[in-house]
Amino acid sequence: MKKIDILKKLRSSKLRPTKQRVEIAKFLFEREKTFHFTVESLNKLLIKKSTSKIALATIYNTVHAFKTAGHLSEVEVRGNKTYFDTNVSNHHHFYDSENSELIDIDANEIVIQKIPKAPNGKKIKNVEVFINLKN
Amino acid sequence: MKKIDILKKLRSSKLRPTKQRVEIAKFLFEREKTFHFTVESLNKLLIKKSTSKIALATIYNTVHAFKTAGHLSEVEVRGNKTYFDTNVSNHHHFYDSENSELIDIDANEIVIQKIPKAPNGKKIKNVEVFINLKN
DNA sequence: ATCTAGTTTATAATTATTCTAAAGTGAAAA
DNA sequence: TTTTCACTTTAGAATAATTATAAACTAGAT
Ligand SMILES: [Mn+2]
Ligand SMILES: [Mn+2]
Ligand SMILES: [Zn+2]
Ligand SMILES: [Zn+2]
Repeated sequence: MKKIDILKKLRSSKLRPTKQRVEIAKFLFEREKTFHFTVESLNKLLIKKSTSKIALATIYNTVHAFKTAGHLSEVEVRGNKTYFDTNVSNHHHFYDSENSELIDIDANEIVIQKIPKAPNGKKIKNVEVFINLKN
Repeated sequence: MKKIDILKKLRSSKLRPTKQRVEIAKFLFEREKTFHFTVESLNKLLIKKSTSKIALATIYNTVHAFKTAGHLSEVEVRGNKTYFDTNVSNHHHFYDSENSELIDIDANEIVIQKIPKAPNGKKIKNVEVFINLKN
């Protein structure tokens, strides 16, 4: 991901490209593979990686702005913390509870043959599949 | 569900059948349909229903003991609170985010045709499908 | 009836998250 | 350029869910 794209992501999230925000955005989006993280884990990684300290509140704010703008998705996994995902396409997950790890499953890797119709007056927004793993 | 079954559930959860625990257990298990709840919602309902006051800590303890014993399951839904489910069979859910409501989907209502194989050294424990609803 | 391990409860502690308000900063206007 | 000011960052406070603590209470065995 090029610098210009980082700036585009920030602008489309209604965020001015400040030093802290650019650092967070580069850390999140300048990578090949999907990145699943909690705010806590992201904070720890940024402390190691980055030279300047970034306040936790700034990380919360920035991550939420990216989520609202559609640049991050939220994944619901067991536990008390909120997980985010740099993969915002429609996809599914393996969940390895041994080490609290999410692994992406591409949408076309799962085919559902039969599905119930939505209840009275409701429509189906999307279907999420979780495959829980064991050793 | 008969009283004897309530006592059996308590005993199998390694819980002595105290007044409070019997009240919680009867409220949870003496019903026809699945009951999805948070500790907070359960507490409110018990305050209305029950004569004696039950401490929140007792509700947490009892619900967790039931979960550990397999009499309740935990359902992961968006949000910060933990949901429990009196349906402990393998099943799926509609999730209506408008009113934070879970609706059961029987396991045989969903047929998955294609599924990826578990990663390196892991096995599939179970598959959970969430169908998110909109209006 | 007495005893004792298990239980309840109020309250404190912890954890994740959000709020607040004061100090800082950058880009546009003068 | 200097000024200006809306936007930011940040430390710390506030809130919310959950868990821990420890003293008072009880079920069930003796
Ligand atoms: Mn969660
Ligand atoms: Mn949840
Ligand atoms: Zn993902
Ligand atoms: Zn259910």
